[in-house]
Amino acid sequence: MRPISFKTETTKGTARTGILSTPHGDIQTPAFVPVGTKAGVKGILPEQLLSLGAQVVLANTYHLYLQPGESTVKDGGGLGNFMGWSGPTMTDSGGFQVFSLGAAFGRTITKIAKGEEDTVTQGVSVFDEEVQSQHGQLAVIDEQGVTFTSHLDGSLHRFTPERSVEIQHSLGADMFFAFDECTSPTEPYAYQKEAMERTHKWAERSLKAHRQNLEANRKQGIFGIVQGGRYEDLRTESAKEIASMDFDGFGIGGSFSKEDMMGALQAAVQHLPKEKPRHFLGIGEPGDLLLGIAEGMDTFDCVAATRLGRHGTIYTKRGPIHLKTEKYKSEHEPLDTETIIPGTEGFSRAYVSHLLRSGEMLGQIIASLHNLGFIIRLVDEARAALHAGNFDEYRRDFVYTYYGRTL
RNA sequence: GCGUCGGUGGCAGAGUGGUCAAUUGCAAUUGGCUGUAAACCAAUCGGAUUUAUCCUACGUAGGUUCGAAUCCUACCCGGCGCA
Repeated sequence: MRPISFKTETTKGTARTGILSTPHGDIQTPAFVPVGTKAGVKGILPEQLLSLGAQVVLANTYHLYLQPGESTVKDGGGLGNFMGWSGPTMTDSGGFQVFSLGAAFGRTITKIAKGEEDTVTQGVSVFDEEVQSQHGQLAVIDEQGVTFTSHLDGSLHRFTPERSVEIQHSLGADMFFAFDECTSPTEPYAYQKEAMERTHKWAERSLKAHRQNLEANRKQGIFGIVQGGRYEDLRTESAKEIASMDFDGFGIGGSFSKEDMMGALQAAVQHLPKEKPRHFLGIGEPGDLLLGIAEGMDTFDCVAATRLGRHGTIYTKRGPIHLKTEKYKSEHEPLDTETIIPGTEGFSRAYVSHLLRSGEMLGQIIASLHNLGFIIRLVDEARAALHAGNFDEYRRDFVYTYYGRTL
């Protein structure tokens, strides 16, 4: 008996609802997963997560390995216990940091490409200070793994698939991801292919490392990650390859341009087994969440809600607004008239704008709370609409009101 | 009253004859943020503009100089000291 199981409830085309069962409880899917990178969702208490409707939280291997160290988390009773969250948990493998500390280091690129693109220096196999300064990166990739310079103190570290899995065993989340390489969307086809093949080898090694640990196998499920950048043929190939391995669930990771997201998603999802959960890594934006749900994804994690909130932008049914902007200094109306989030009742735009402008952390907390609540509710409503059989209308109406455009 | 130090763009505070419309920080204005090196980052920040330039500006008024925020004189204002 595996610790992770998934049962489909309703389907509508490729979209579906289901129940993802974990040792720490069931997750109604589709579900949004708040990100608590360092074992804490920035600005939000576990009890608040609960009141917002969060069902599961995701933390990060790279960060917790560096600080406080995985043994501290393990000694603290594992990720959930350590952070005071009794529900299900996930950890990311550190594969995203291969990108964010590698190709993206010191640049303005993100995992979602838009507009003009430049070609980025590829990873190199030898690591030393000279290489680092030459390439301006904190992470350098080779076939066996990734060598990192800690962003905290400059010390040198190395992740291999086996090491990532070992750390994730110590962290003890219910679900964790195989070590992968998240590529930059600006990489050309040849590099996307090369990285994808490397990710496949790492997936196999991650899976093997996990299955060898019988105790961890009883408690934790491992998800394999599909890569392939924006290219549909690579996405198809990657999905087939990863699906052929005995993972407990799947993640779709990596990069694409906004326009290619749907194609990449479709190319991958159709080759993933229906009876296993699918996680869309690092997504997302309201419209992208609804797209992912429509294409059959079950869970999503994204830092945008809390980061945008901290930086002063809040979601509203009629699109995002930046509260630090002059006009909101005097708007004495609710954050979003159409979406009142538990814990933020009674706070006006003008009030939160003032808190944000004056550097009061309460402003960031309220905005984060609102955004997280907004996104969780969005996914919850989408789930309800799937159950009710009117998801297409729900999506269409939301997109029309939020973006002012049709699908 | 005498002496002394000082008055610079919204604020703080550099500059002490040309490379100064004036370093820097804060504030302000506007962008950005999708598996969090992110309570962060970027641009703008005297006026006009054909963005080359032109005008107005470093307490006020004069002066020296080819050229002054920078030197000189007077005045106004402020800190400190002595009366």
